[in-house]
Amino acid sequence: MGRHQTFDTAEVVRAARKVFWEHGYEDASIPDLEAATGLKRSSIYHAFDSKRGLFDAAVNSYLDEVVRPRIRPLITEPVSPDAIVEYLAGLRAALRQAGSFHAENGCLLINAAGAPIAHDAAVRESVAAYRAELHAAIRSGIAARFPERPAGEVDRLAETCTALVVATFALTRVDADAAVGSLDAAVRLLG
Amino acid sequence: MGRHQTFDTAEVVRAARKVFWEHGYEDASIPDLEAATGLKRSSIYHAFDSKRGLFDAAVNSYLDEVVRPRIRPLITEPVSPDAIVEYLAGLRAALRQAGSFHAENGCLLINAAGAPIAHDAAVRESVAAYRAELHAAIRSGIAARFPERPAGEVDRLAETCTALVVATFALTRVDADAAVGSLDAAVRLLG
DNA sequence: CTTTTTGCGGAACGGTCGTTCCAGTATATA
DNA sequence: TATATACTGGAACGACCGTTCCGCAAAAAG
Repeated sequence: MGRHQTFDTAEVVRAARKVFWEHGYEDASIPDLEAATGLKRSSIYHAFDSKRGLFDAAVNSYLDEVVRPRIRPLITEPVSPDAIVEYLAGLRAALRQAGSFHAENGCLLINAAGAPIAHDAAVRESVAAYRAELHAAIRSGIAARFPERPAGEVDRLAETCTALVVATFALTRVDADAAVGSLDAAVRLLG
Repeated sequence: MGRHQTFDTAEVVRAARKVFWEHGYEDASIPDLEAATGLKRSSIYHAFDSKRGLFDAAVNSYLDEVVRPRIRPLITEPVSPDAIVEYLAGLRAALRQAGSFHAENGCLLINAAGAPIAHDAAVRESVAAYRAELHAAIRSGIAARFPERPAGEVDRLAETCTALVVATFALTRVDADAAVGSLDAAVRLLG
């Protein structure tokens, strides 16, 4: 009974994600999203209820396809002692090539933290949860690198390292050199 | 010849600054700015040309009246060895009281870094210049605290500390505890 | 092949945005 | 006091926003 959806949801969300990532929630217009997804307004609203619904889907897609694959080596046992520095090196490489998408747009969620959409409590919680997930992964990676150090010191190192990564993302758009500098500071910390 | 301005420019900019700080550039509407400043649209446009002109004035006001007074003890000779930790403690106190303006809204310029307005090159440069000014002040404060350490080490410490402060600002809105955590990491670094 | 269900396309909606324009008015100068 | 100046108030502008609605088309089920 009835026809089936002709588009691939994951792919559409991926396209929308790119728009939100590049322009932020508020500057990503429906026409922009139509053009990127190849869908018409009515199809978007039918599938996602609202612009906000599509954004939420994009955030989940971002976590699943961008964030978690990157931090997976930090939390899946056995964690290599080099996993944390490799993670940072990977991030650095992505940011270093000027003009690349990552270098131009930083992190979807950290960008959202300072944007108007952050006045929405649910979005604030998403960003906080993202930071917590990142923090846990970094702590895991640091614990694997320094197995002999006491938990308290690992905690403090992880707190600092996470903050440095956050600063990196916060600065990518406005000052690429400073952003990489923060990342290098993190690498130095764990060298 | 001709009447004079009946309002105090600095005071109007201060009121507008608060609106931009709280809502960000794009969510600060002209009606909002009218209500906050007590001016009508025509007066605003006459005095500042555009919403963007008022924003630029607000940014300068923010630098002159908020940022620079805070970092002044870090750069005016003789710099106390405690100046840097006092700076961080002052920041911490401002962020710690929940509900306060600083705690709710973080930093005007770091917020702008992730917002749509950051696609404007001039704004990006403003934020980068702000970070550079902050960085120079922090380095000066660290140099005063550790006069015996080599310049290279002071540089690295300053880079890390600045990034931690940036992370603090980036997180204030979404995760107050994590923001304070970043600040504490900085204090620990210089303890 | 008919029926039923559902996705799709396109036009239209009300609302808000930043900006402009035009009188009217207050005041410093002559 | 007369005149010139420029600030102020209020209405109006076109553009764009996110959202809704409705008729059509497509395809699975009977």
